[in-house]
Amino acid sequence: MNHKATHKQSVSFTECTKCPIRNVSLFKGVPKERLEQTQDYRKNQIRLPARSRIFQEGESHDFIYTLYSGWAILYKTISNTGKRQILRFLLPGDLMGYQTNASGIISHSAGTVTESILCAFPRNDLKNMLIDNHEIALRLLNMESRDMSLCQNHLIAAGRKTAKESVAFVLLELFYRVQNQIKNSYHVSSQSIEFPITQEDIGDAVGLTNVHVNRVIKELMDEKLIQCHKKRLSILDEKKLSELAEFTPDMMSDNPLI
Amino acid sequence: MNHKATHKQSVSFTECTKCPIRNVSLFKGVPKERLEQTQDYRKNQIRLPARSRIFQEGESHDFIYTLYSGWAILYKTISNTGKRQILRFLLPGDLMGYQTNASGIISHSAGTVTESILCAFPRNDLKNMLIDNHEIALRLLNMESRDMSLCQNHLIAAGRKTAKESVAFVLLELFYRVQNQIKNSYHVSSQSIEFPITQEDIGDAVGLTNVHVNRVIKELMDEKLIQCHKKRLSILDEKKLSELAEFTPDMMSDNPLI
DNA sequence: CGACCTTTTGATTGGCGTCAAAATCTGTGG
DNA sequence: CCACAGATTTTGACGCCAATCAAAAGGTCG
Repeated sequence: MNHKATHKQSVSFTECTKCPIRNVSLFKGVPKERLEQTQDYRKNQIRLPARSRIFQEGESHDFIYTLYSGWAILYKTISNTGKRQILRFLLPGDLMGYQTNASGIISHSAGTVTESILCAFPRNDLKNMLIDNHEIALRLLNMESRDMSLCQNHLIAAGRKTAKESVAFVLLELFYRVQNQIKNSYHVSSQSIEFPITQEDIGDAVGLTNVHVNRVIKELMDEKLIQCHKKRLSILDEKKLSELAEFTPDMMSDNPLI
Repeated sequence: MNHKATHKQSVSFTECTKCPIRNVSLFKGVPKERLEQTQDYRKNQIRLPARSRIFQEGESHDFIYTLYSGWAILYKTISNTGKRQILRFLLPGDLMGYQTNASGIISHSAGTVTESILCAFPRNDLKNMLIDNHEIALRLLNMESRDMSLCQNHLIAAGRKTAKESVAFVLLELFYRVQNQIKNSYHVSSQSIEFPITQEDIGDAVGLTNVHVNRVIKELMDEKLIQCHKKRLSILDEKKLSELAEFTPDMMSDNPLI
């Protein structure tokens, strides 16, 4: 719970080879001509090792980031007790760092889970993009709406679900999101996925201790609902698990206002 | 916890006197000329008694609503157990119902707390407004960002705070939001506010039972941090209470991306 | 190989839930 | 304006889910 993971290094910029910007969700659906024009907005690519800090609550960053590869988390630390609450899991294509308070301060921290590649955009450039480029504002609205849905589901888990239901939900959420990405990229699907987050991460997402998460995962494995070992996760009985967790795939879909 | 409040009636439309649309947050900061043009978008005004249903999860509504007066809540029911999780408290100016999944289904319910007046907009008109009216898309982005912050703070409360800290947080959140509205409208402030939500509502927002919320509120009153009686709330020691809850006012501020 | 995570297991504790009933409040109809 | 029903608050007794504490076992990476 006391988040002891060493943040091995902070963000450092390296001028980069071209970031395949068209794969980033924010720009999905934007006509090619407009995209060429916005390519200029891309500035930096960053490669970070696993478990390193991206930004920290209280800072006022001039950049926002899209995760290009790897897993990352947004989280906040309760200063009284040192406990950590994970706000969101980030997978490739996800955006972070745009949410600030009135004075430009970011209220949460971000860190990598695995080795990751980020694309950094100057915050001001995003502002200009939003004004110049109508499609991007609408796209960002949809992304925020999807993220809101993720946050609400974690709130429901932490607030009104049992430990078992909550853990099952997080496993399904991440399994499904990863499967979606694999399907979109490689047009294949598999019953098992790379699963680099720790049991402590799972607990910090839904308000449980690593110890209790462990016991619950053991239960789920004993009941042959999942298989989870050595950073690899399989869902053995998707139907039963989904019922237990009250999970449906459409919770993870984009929620298009437009 | 089993939400027994009777939903006395569902939405019914009445053609209305002009809704003072310029006070609705979504349209704050939009130039007057553009506003005249968008006045046409307003279609219906609805008056609902206390504790009535606005819309229900699973429905696909053709309308979105802004709360013009009164208090309301967004919530979701866990079907296994009948438990309720409140996702957000709504005060005048707040928007609801725009968040759907890919097939247009709303994933949460909404209900009034007090007698309320809503303004209904056809969802399609909102879509057109967002395309025609750049300022509104940006404004909606900021509103979503504020709502995300509220949701994250409730997640932190439910996940990683004690009952006392969580209840203190909700009281401060609502006190501060109401105070802000009073200040903006009447340019006065008061140490006490109308507080129409029940202790069960508070519990359902941060994952506690009404019984335990009651005990915690008693504690907070015994310690002279708050006064809470007959639907009226005073904060007696804002400093101590804020420290306990780890609450800061900027959590409630708009989080402008632009 | 050695240091440090991470997972696993056991024993014990405690915060909050559950159950139940009384007291108080609120709105509604006679 | 009172009476009554239903909602909400309050209080007490008791139980349990998950936290805490502790330590061993297994993984991982330099």
